Order: sequence, then structure tokens, then C-alpha cells
Amino acid sequence: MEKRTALQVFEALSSGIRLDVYRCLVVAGRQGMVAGEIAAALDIPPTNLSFHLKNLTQSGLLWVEQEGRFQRYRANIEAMLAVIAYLTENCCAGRPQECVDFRRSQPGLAPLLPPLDCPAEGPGHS
Amino acid sequence: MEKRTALQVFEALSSGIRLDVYRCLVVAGRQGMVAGEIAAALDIPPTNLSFHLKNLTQSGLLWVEQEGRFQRYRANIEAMLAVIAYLTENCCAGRPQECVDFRRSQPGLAPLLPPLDCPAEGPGHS
DNA sequence: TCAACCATTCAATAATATTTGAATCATCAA
DNA sequence: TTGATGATTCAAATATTATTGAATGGTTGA
Repeated sequence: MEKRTALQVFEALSSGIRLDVYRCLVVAGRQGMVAGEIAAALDIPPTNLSFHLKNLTQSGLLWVEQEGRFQRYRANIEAMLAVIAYLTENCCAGRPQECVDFRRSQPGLAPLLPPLDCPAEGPGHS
Repeated sequence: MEKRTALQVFEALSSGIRLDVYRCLVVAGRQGMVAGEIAAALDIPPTNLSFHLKNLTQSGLLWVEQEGRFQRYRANIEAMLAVIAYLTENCCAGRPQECVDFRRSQPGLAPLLPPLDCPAEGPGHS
């Protein structure tokens, strides 16, 4: 993934309105929502919503499809997962055991160690 | 997770410099890096780096520890994972099968379906 | 075609974030 | 204690982003 792409995703989700919109669409799932529904659900003026929907779409977090005179938006779940992978790329210099030790050593209540998809070894880690 | 926390994390990672700093520290792992090392590695003026380190620390993405006259920074991997969980909270209205169908239906090259930790059912899903 | 509707673009304003150099604070080594 | 070093804070200038209302573009149903 290109740095620019990751930045666009983070920038997109750094606005309260856009975060609400994205989460709303994650919940909506396959069905998605048309712009007017989103505006009503979140009580945002259409002009302003358009601004944020455009940002989210350009970042790759949303797909949009025309439906008559409506615009239907859906969340792109994969875009977000790809960004996570980018963030943890080459974590702990590619040494999985150190990665586990490191996470265990952290102050936060983190004894769960959910998935990080640490690379087995070496350079390649998409 | 509170919305405010998630916003802080996204806002933090939406700057090119902060994204570089965080990724740098993810690679460094347990050992972390002192501010001067980061400044040298990324060629950023100390004043400006301080500004960004403060932002990252306040967002919870970094831990800082004093070491003599140095400040050692380490990435907080868990903070990021918690944000992912927040984003996918109640995805597809809590219906795992629809969640799978939805992701399979997406335009992106997404037939892999990496982890999403979809809830088994119902409300509770930290 | 026409009027109504959904949504977007445009231009201006308001609000935030970033960068810089100078000044400050704390620690170390002598 | 003093001078040097690592890093941060402060204040000002710059740059970027968000919001609003008016105007525009495309689609539907009569």
C-alpha cells in the first residue's frame, strides 16, 4: 500500500461526521444507504454531507452507486483492513517472537493479544 | 471505546510525519527510540517533532518514558487494534453471515476475507 | 416538456492544524 | 555550580480543512 492511500483513509476517519457516516454504513452492510437516509439519520445538511461523502469515497472507504436520482453508498470494509496491514508492516523488524514479547510488555490491559498477522520472517509482507 | 478516542487516533495518523513516526516505532518494537533518533531518522526539526510526538502520545498511540535527559518512545500496538474493533462494531447489524456475503460482494480484490471478529450475535461486542 | 426532487458543485467565510525560531526546563558531566 | 545537551513550550505566521447558502446538474413522474 502507498503511504498516500493510508493517509487518505486516516484523514477521512479523523472527522467526527465522517466517522459517524462510515460506522453507520458498516452497520448497514450490504444494503448500504442513500445520501438522504444518511443525512436524516445523522442530521447533517445535504451540502455538508456531500462534502464528507466525497472525501470518504475518494479515500476508498466508500463505494457509491447511482440508483435513479439517488446515490447509494456502501462501506468498503477491505480498505480499512488493508490499512491495518500497512501499519503493522515489518513490525518488530520482522521478528514475531519479539513482537509477542513487546505486546505483552505494554502497560495497557493487553494480555489478550488479538491477531496481528506477524510475518513469519523476512521482507515480503503485503 | 469512546468516539473521542477513536477520533484522536485517526487524527494522529492523518499527518504524514506522524504516520512515519508511528510506523518507525512499530518497526523498532520493544526497544523503541529516543526523540533524537527519530528526528535523525526522519530528518525533522526537533521543535516540529515534539509537536507531533505530543499529539501521538495524547492519542494513546505512543508511550513515553524518561531516560536521563532522553525521552524514549514506543508504539502502543493495542491502541490501534482497539480502534479497529470500534470501527467494525455491530457490523452488518450483528449478522455474521450477511457480513461475509457483504464482503464477498465488494468490487475490491477481496476474496481472502481476513479477520473481522464478527460478533456471534446480539449487542455486546467490545 | 415541465415541475419536483435528490444530490452535488461553487464561492465565501469560519475554524483548525502545521511550521518556525526563540525561549525555557531538566539532566548530565566536569 | 557551571556549561553543554536533549527535548519541550510558547507565540506568531502560514497553510489546510470545515461549513454555509446559492446555484447547478441529472432523474423522475405527470
